[in-house]
Amino acid sequence: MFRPSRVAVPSRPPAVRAAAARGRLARLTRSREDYLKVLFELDADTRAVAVGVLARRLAVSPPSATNMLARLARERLLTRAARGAARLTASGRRLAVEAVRRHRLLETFLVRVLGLDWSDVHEDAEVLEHAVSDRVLAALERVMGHPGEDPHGHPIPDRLGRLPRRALVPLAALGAGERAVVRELEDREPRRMAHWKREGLVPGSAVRLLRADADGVFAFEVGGRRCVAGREGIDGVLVERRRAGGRP
Amino acid sequence: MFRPSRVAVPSRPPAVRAAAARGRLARLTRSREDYLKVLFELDADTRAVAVGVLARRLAVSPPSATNMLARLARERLLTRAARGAARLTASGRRLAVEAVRRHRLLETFLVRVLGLDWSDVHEDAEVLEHAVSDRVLAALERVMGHPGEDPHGHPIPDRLGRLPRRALVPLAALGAGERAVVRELEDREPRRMAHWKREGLVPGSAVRLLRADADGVFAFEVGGRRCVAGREGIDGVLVERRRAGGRP
DNA sequence: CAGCAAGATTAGCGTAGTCTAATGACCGTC
DNA sequence: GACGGTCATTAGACTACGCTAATCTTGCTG
Repeated sequence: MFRPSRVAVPSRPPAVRAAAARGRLARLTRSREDYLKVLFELDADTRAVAVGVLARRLAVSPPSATNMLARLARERLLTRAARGAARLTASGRRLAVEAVRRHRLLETFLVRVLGLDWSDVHEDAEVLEHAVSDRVLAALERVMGHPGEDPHGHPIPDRLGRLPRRALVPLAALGAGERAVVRELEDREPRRMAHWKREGLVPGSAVRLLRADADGVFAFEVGGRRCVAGREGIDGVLVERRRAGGRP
Repeated sequence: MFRPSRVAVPSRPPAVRAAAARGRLARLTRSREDYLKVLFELDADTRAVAVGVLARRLAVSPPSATNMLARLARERLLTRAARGAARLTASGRRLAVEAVRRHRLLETFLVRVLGLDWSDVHEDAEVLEHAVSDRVLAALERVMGHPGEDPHGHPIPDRLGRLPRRALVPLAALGAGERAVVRELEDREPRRMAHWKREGLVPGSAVRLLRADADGVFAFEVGGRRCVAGREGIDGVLVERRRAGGRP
């Protein structure tokens, strides 16, 4: 016999439950937010993302990803395409952009206000982004003067989820001799970031690709200094192309 | 047959697991921290606290509290006394004080740096305290110049867990005509706090108890103004006694 | 000292999220 | 057109919490 007395009560910490009941912090669980955010970063709003790709990125087993994708699909935050691949719906994208916004504002805060190192704030922001309320986020944004970019050059979406579209390409996609300006750096690996920082590969600096070997070794010039790196080493550096020196 | 291949893996979000694996954020789960913190606030390091008291304070059912207390006892963070009452061990107290420290530093930050309202920061701090790493906490403390008290007058433990001992009494414990200075205000109820603020009942202000009825109605003077309140209304206001005007 | 009421615990579930092992589905290749 | 490998999913467990209902313990009170 079915007993409706045994009510389904979500198992969240009392403080969180209390806050949610009062209307504040009515947000997704942290795992859901993580999945959506990563999907957005993998452009799942424009093309379907495979289960395995998502699982690897989230450091989660494929069955876990399948499981969570099924839930998110049930909640209409994404749709499943061929081979289980996921594509964000409009509301999924909206929530994902909110998560990205929180993450980038927090990274900016950690660097600009708390003075933490540029190359090592991702992880702290990753945890904090699930804990800041809208009120705290608004206050953070206010004290920083509504920044438009995070410390790694990523644009920060506004409160309506609007995000400037930029025409950026990977550094490795430049042709030999081509000039460009560094705009965004992938921020998940502190060691690589610290390396980039030492080489002067930071948002705003001018680069010129000198040579691209077939075996994936790249030589380039940044701030007058010559650097060499493998494809792995510069993966995640996005640049804005510069017109080849002057008009013809 | 027992299969050791099926390892017990704690179910925490990947970001948290990753951080913990790297040595950072090697902290208790948020529920554990909440229990310890509340136990500390209820003086469970000096006297045993009953299960029901704890459960009510945490807004949790008695069985849930029993359950968690059993775990914490297994982990040597507390011991059980008669009738299931809990008493913190040295390591339990240490962790509790760390949690209190984080909470109070965050409240101070929310008020002093982010400019949020004094009477309504408890809840945000409650959530954030589980998300700040030691690194972020140290940075927060640094930018604020190592504050000694939170906005409600509670002393902030230092990094070694040291906490100044103060001889404070509840406002309601004063005798008629006795003078005192407000030192600490219980911060869990925003509405009551806002009320106190309007009445000028803030840390540092001078009070004088005028009359204490047997039925629990108190009349007192604060900053020259006369106020009347029930026992409930001033529960949680701790004051420091003042020598009765001049020497005899 | 018997009985009752309060308070603590046991028993049994529920949800969120994770995992491994085994199985199923697709796709390109020969 | 069968076949092998890659990828996804199902099956089954496990942890961390939370809850209700029922039971056990205790201490007080008449």
